[in-house]
Amino acid sequence: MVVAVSKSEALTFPVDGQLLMVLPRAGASVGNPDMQLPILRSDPDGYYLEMRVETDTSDPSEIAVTRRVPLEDLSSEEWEELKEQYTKLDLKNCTDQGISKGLEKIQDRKIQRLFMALLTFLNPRQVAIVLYLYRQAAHQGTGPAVFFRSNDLLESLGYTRTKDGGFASKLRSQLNRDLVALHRTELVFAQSLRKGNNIGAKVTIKSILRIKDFEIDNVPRDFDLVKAADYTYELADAYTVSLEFFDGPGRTGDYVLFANNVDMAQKLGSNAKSDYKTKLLIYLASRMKWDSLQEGQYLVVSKQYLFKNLDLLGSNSSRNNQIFWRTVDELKQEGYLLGAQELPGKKKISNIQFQINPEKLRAHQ
DNA sequence: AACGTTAAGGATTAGAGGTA
DNA sequence: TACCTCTAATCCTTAACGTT
Repeated sequence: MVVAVSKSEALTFPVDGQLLMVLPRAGASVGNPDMQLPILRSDPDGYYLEMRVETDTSDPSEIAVTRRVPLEDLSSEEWEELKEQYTKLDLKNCTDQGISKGLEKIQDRKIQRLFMALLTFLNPRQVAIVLYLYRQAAHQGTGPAVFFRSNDLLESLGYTRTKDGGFASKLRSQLNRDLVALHRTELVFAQSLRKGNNIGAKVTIKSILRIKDFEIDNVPRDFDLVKAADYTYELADAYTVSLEFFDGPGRTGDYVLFANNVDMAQKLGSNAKSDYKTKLLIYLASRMKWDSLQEGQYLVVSKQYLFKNLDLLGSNSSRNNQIFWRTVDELKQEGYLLGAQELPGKKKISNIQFQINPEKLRAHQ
């Protein structure tokens, strides 16, 4: 057996450190107690639909992040219409009966999709897409620019092909909506992420990615990226995107290495939000940028923050525990974790100590 | 209080079929 | 051929209930 020293390097790909630091907060769900109501805002710059995740001051990693969609080229009639439809958004129904129930009174497809995109932003399926793009970036070696074919991405997400070799229009449509959401949703946060920096000194506004170009195979169709996301079920056959958060070896070195064989497959019949494995993996990677590992491999995180970031917010603690430890087992089986145990804490505040496998997940800087 | 069972319903996907 | 709709199947969560 030939074992090169750099073997593990070749089996991993880097994901930007700053992105990972904000990712769990930027993707907080509607059930998260820090999540504020979505608001419509009219600024001198223009119109925005936005949602703010308020800071939780008891831990430095629980930063405030606003996600917002700039609404371009709105006429004043369209603005009034949007405000009218906004009053029909039933957020309580969203949390109690599901997001589609809370949105069912909104008739206009574009406005319904707009709210849906905001409320479910950065769910585990979109996170899987982001991981795929960073892996492609490492593979292609062309910096932040990534080219990919839509069907290759759908294949990696684990969807099955139809008889004629394509993918169902619903899946194709969902992918274009996800890509456009990652493109046009801006993240706004204070850039006090690096330890030791001035607090709140600088505000960063960035999208996760920007779509630079797309391709249509064979017969040129009349494809409009935004119209497809807002109204139809279309998807371009290939895209070129630019990753707006991008760092890696050869740059400043602020990144986390993920195993190339990271599982991005979506499970049949499973709701994207119940993909706890992806949520825990990303949260651990995020905490590896916030905290440094003890003895090079141990990470200690309070159970309270783990549960909040996994969206285990129900009152049934027995069930929450069951799901948490089941998820830990899944990450153990895939080799990301070498171990995990509950540390007895003071006054019911318990911590979980994770032993991270550096072959599969490793932070730099 | 912790745990298992059950039923109802939401979210998602597979597959078939319709339309232009 | 690409786009779109509909239905059935699948998996998950919640809530109610009973047992330990």
